[in-house]
Amino acid sequence: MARPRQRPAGEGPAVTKLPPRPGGVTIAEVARHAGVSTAVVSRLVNNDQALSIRDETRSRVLAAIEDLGYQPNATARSLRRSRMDAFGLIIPNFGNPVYAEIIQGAEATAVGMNCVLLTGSSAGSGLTPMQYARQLASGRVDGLLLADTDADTDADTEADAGAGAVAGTALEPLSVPFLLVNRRVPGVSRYIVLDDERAADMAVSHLVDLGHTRIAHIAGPSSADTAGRRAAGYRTAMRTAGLATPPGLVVSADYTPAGGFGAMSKLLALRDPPTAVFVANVTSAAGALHSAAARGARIPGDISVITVHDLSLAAFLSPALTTVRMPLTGLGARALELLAERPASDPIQETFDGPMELVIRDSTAPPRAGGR
Amino acid sequence: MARPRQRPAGEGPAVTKLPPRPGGVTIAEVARHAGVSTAVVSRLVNNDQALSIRDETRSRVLAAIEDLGYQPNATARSLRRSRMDAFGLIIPNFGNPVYAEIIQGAEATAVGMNCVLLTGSSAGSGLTPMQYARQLASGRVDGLLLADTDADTDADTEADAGAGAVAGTALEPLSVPFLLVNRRVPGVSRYIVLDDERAADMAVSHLVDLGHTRIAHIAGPSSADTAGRRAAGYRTAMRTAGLATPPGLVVSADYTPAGGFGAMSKLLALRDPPTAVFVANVTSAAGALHSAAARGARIPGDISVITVHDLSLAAFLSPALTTVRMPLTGLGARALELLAERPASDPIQETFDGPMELVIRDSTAPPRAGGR
DNA sequence: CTGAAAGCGCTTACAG
DNA sequence: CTGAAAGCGCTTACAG
Repeated sequence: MARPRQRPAGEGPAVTKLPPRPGGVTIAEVARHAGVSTAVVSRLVNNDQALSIRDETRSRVLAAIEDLGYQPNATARSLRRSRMDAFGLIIPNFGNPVYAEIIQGAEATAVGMNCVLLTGSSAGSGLTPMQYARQLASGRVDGLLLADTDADTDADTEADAGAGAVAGTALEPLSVPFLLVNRRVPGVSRYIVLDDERAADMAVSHLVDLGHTRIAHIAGPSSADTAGRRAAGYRTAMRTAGLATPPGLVVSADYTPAGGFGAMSKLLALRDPPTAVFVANVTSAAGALHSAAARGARIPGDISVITVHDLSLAAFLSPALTTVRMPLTGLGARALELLAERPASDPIQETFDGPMELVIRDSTAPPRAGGR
Repeated sequence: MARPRQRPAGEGPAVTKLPPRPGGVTIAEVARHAGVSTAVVSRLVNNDQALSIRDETRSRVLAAIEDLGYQPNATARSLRRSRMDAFGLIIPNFGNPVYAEIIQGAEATAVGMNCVLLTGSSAGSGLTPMQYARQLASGRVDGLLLADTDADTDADTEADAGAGAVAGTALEPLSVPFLLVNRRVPGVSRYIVLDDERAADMAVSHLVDLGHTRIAHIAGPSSADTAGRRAAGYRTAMRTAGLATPPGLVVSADYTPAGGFGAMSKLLALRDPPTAVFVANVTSAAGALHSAAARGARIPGDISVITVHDLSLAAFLSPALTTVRMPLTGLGARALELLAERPASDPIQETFDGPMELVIRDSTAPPRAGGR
């Protein structure tokens, strides 16, 4: 399969060989059929309130539309109105179910506005997020949701991997309005994120309510914005409960199974290991589970595990994971709404306030009486 | 969030309130800047071989493009050429990782052709697959990949759920070329599928090679095209190995965890249970694992399990599942290629011949010596 | 070798 | 109440 690479600025593909579409019924044909002008047909199709039309004429036009199977040509309409009725969404990778929920929320909202959503992945396309963004921005969409940026790290692994390490990073200018989704980039004032601190607080509070006092945290990578907020939420919840957080109880991982495995191994090797652990991310948690199994630690008998994002994976693991469900679909929906409604010049700095839910499964229980 | 429903034929949304895009630099501005006609700019941008241009002029134009940051307007180009350089892909649902791989394959191929891929999900949009297809077909794309149709059943659960039960089902006519992906619909002669029989054969042969003789099959729903082919592959492989397949050893499920759970329970309750089982689908297999655990049957000690589709889920389960990896990315890529290159009038009935691989993990082993 | 001009299919002031 | 016409930004025969 031939795969021409990114072209130099100002040059296009040598020749494209796609045959032109046959092209369907045009508004002119409908107008002729109904014996009216194209203006009337257009106004009728677009529900123009200013159009007053005799019932008889209206039904003649409607009949012509029906007979010919007329579908307005979206391209022509777009060109005339300078509006695409389409939005773009750039994600790292379609394999991550976290993005699946975000996509669905954005898609439903777009369809509800009679628009269309164009989702592209950097992994799939071989383009950088910004290259992809630029390609879409050149007249294909009215706005761009960025759930991946060139500043992202480890983006393939988790929707939460964000920028932050790269000081002063800014986005190259884009010719359409954009909005960062579930991540922030220094110097960029248009983003929407989830309340990760609250999610962390819910998770830790659940462990506290069960009676745990030695509660560890397997954190995400320091480069990820969400990881920082979840860690902060963990500390706050611990402090509120009057519990200590000795340094050894917080271990950094990288939102991967291998990272979770390593971090859990460290925790279990401590002289006085924790009885519960809040893992920043479900993928890491899967690794943590395997580490526990490998060392013969039973979950939740020896150690309880809780994490963030209630993906179906969580229910499939053994034991099935207790999680905090985040409103990812709502996030996607709200993001598209903001993108469509707010002027491009407005700063948008929103923490999405959707419902979060503690989903209790089999990985959390009270600590064993008497401890170990 | 307002969500106007599907509009009656011939009527559009009452009023749309999106402001028009400001609109970027046009080809006319570039031409003026460089002191040439728009024709020259266009030909240069499109690498027209027929254009002979003095080097001096060329660099003047290139400089103007650079200075002004000119990006050709994709809409205008599309209208003029009656070609969108875009393809659509309809799937049931973004949550299913089987589709994630198909999408990535199609996306990479589209980007390689300087095209764009527009993926829509029925679940996310609230539209039926054909409603969505029709929306995209009206001038937004040059062709449509259908990995979901109105004839699909249980489509949310698995990419393989296909039509077949609904006799005589045909697709409503679409105004652009289309191709069914990983499914067939009676009466429709444009599809691409995987070699499910071969996958089944590989799975069963692995069990035979390990020394199993009582090998069961947890089949998919009879409505799914792929389920039928996998079951056929199972029977063929058994026959080839000279093994019997008493009726009780084949149990139908429905590509869901619950279905897999029930089917496995039936098999384990047999007077003479199998020592190995080929499960038609990874989601069912997850349920089958849970059933075994619930009944105290050890895997692979008491019974080996193998399935199709090497999704990351398979590695996360306990025990990690042995699978047959299917070339889903290749399927998506090939599908887009066929759609783009073949005339709309050609029948396409292809069994994609990509590499399949046996991925051995922890759920298969030789039968215990002496049986049970 | 380069340019003037038509036209893709719509929408929308503007005129009648 | 309805229509004629301009124009969105491109591409491409055609002419010079």
